[in-house]
Amino acid sequence: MSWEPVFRFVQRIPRGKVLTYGALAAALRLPGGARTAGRAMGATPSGRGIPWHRVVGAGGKLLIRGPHAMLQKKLLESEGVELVESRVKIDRHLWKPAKQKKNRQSRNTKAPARGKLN
DNA sequence: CATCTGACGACCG
DNA sequence: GCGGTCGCCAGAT
Repeated sequence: MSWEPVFRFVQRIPRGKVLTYGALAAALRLPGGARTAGRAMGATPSGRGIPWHRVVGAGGKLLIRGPHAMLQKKLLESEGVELVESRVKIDRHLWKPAKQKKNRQSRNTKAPARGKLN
């Protein structure tokens, strides 16, 4: 299984926002659902700048155990994400991804031209 | 090859 | 709100 699409997706998560495994799985249509998303994150290679810490469990619960748990918390806080114990205020930081099926960038046919914005 | 486990989630009590 | 159970898929033993 190549988690490439998953990694790409996670990299799209803006700073200060978070996503749940379920949402991730749903957005990418991962077979098996959230579990598969979790597996993908577990396979997250280091050195790719993948913000794996922005992926949390349903309800914003931090499911990561071990030494990385603290790390995730720290990283999230440093990004401005509000945390409550082992839980993030997902209601305030939930990121809504755009429906991206595979990887298709919409080409900008027209230029904005008008610089007379407000 | 058979089993177990796991960075999950929805449900139930 | 918390803990236990089941379903799901893939990798590890």
